[in-house]
Amino acid sequence: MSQPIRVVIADDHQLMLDGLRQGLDSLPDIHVVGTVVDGSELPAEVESKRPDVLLVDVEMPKVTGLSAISKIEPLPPTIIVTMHAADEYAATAREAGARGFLSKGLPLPDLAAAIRAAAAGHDLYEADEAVLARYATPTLSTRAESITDRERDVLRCLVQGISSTDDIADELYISQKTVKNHLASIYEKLGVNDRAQAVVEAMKLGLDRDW
Amino acid sequence: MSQPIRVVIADDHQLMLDGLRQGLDSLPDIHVVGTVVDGSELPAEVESKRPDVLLVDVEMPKVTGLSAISKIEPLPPTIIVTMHAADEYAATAREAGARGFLSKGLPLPDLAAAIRAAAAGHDLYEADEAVLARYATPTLSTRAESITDRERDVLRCLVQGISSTDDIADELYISQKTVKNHLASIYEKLGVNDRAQAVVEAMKLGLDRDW
DNA sequence: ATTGGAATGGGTCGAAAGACCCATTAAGTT
DNA sequence: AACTTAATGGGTCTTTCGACCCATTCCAAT
Repeated sequence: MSQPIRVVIADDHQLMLDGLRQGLDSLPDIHVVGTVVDGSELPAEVESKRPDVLLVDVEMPKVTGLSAISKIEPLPPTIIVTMHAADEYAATAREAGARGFLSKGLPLPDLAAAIRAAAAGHDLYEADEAVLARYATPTLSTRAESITDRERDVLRCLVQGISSTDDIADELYISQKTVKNHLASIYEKLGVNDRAQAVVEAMKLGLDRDW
Repeated sequence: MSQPIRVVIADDHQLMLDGLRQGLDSLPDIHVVGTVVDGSELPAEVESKRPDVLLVDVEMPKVTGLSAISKIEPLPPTIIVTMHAADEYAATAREAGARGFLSKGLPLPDLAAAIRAAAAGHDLYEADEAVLARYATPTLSTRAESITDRERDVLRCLVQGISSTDDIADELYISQKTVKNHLASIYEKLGVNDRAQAVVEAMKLGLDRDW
């Protein structure tokens, strides 16, 4: 993965929009580039923001989700979300060009997995559990993946405000020298050159959320 | 403000729950301590988590929001949210003990303001625009409030990965000396002693979200 | 068995950071 | 007119950091 997945969301409830934006933006590999509260604004938003994936609520006043996406050409990979568990629109949505049809009863990580799968070209109507499971974890940058356990310990100290070599050494029961060695490896893997930047990168990549 | 406002949310849609949690938790003065997808679990959750404010969706299968809160004693300040703009349950909700009745069409900052007002003891049924406006901005810690504009510029550089004195000086068109002076003030105000800790504090206090 | 990586540790050295003192200017406030 | 504060800048000094070289031990995979 190199660039985050660009997502546009359409939902008539601003609260849902704001919440989803926060939730998805907090993931390192997904970026919400635009939101609309009205289906009629969707085509223009897609035109200007050029998202990789579209997230659309079926239940919208005036212009429904389905009629909104039918007006978009070309249609990016699109996931329809609904409040009702089993919805009669599932088949219709597929005909309208949707790649997936999900309930709002799902937890956020599942939605994120669906977005990743859709961005990768999958049709969620055909995808099974195993396929989705492959997209369950955020695709971190390759460099960040290679951070070792001990390096992660050092990084965690930094994020918790334990920033001096001395304090980290005390915290982890190792010598100051070892701390510096780990830090040097971390800098190289994250592409930074000091502690302050390492903290920023760690938070951006979400390395602190697993602790 | 000292302690963040503790909030418990009840909504039958997991996606809404996860989204709201992310959105509200990202504010420095609000902390979501628990969520339930089923109204029947709400009394137990309130009992164990002891929230300052309760956020409840009216539309919930089986146990509705209103019947759920009627079973809670003592009832914390409670805000009812609904999907329908003008809802017939508004009056009933008030009788059930709710302090406010809001539409999901509202943006997240408005909800946050309502939560702060409710936590402060206000009855949102009686509160007018002016009252809510007072609660619009997150209540930051006193130390962080005294951060000046220019110090904030320096802090922003740090959070954006511009961490060396040289680079910050170039970015802000000031001398390295001035950068060091600003940093020293920042350290004192945030109670830290280096750049890495300053980044952590800035993000914790949400100072980066306004940029 | 040997290779490779992770984790631990050492040493050196120059550059950077942070702590302390200070002054000047401009813009508000009282 | 006197005062405060923000923003700019200077100087000095000690500590720390980061870059570069290295070795040892252990474990797991080949």
